[in-house]
Amino acid sequence: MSVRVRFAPSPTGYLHIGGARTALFNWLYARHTGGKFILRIEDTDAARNSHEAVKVILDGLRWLGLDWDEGPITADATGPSKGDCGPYFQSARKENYQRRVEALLSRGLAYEHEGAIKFKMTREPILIPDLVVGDVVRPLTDREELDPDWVLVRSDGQPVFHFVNVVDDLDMGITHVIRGEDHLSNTAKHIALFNAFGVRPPKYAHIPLILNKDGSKMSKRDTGASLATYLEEGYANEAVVNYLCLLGWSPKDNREMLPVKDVVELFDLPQILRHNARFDMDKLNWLNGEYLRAMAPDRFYEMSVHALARAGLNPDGHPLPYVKAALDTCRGKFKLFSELPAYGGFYFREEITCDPEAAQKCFTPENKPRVEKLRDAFGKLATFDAASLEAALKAVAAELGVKVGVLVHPVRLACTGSSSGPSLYHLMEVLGKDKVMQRIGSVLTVST
RNA sequence: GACCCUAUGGUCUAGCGGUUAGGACACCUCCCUUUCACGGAGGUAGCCCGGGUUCGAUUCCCGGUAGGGUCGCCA
Repeated sequence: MSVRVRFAPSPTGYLHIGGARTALFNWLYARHTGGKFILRIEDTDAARNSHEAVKVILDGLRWLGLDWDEGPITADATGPSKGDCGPYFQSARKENYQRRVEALLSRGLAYEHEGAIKFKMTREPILIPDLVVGDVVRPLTDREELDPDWVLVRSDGQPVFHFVNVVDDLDMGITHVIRGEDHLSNTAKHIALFNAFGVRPPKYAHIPLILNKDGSKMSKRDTGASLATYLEEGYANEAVVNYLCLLGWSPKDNREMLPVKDVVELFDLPQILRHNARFDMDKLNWLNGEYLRAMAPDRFYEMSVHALARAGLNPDGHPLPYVKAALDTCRGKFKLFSELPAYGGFYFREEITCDPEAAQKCFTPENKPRVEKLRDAFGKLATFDAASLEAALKAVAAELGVKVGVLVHPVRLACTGSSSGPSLYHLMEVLGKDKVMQRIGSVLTVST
């Protein structure tokens, strides 16, 4: 039987990083086995159902590159979809639930209670065979002993999650349920329901959860919990995917950076780790830096420009060759695009504000004449390129009998406003003679 | 309270009945260097605890502890 897996998020308005990984693992398994990856929107709760909230999910999955074989095409619950098992919004599947309730009712497996419909739950412990965790026996808890039956349909007519989830998986022919371990205990309910419908339950694979760095549960408000953060802050999507793959799964060959197509090839359920993983932003950032370094130039420019614009700078107001040359000097020097405005923003600003502390160290009465001398030397340069600038600076340093750093630091600060940045000689070449002379000049006139 | 899952450096992990317990991030030192980053060399740091089984347990079993999860007319 061909594999059919699904990702069934509830449109809450954001896509949790853990949910994103669940989607990824489902997708990886589908692609590994040649099966189908289905997207189903669990919008039973009307309060959580909004076009915008669904869009967040679709955008997130698309950004990660997790294409679905069946499911909605747009965020509109009544809009078009692909696949033969639709609708793919629970809000549009009411008849199915109704039909299933009646089937249980007519066979005495469910009953009405105070206006709600409850399921006659098995009293016996239930065996949950799990591809990740192994066989799990789940007896009733003490509270459940008091009343093992549970609500299928609320008194207001709304079916509950555990019920619709099972009915949809059944109607959609889902073969493997890959989901967060938080559902492991509840799986007993689901298996009992499948049994009541007289069908074999799907295979289960409960994957460990993603925790905060401190080991606490990662919830909505925690840093990095929302996938949208990475999208907005200009992470490379393949870095995020790569990092997520490494959380609870390993290629076992010490590779850290590996393309998703390799993961598709190697991925399988039994090798998923059984313990929760903590989210390590440092490692994600490192990986992002690696991908950023390997990124095709045009994409690098595009993402850089986006990051600069987001920080209020206007790179598009400069000639394209200038922008590209400027960005080339920044390439490989930072891990996150969000660092770029601080790193290379001086290329696109008219006014440079120097760090006061650094300025005090650099623009001393002793240094000023030296910098002035250097400026004069720069002024006489016929060609204002990195090699000439370097030669000129070194010549002046030699003449003054000082180390190059004595000149480099003040000039860097004057040109960029910062004590760290791209290669000084290259940066000055890109900036051009006018701006360099002007920026050096302006720090010389300011008293310190 | 009951039940379920889990346990290798700070973090992600590889591994195994006998290994100098491997890699990566982070951190520290040094080198390279105009700064930063990269790169190179080195370093600190780990098998949760207690019982078994065994000639021998990090590895297998049991217990404890700790962390996580579930027990809703939330999803």
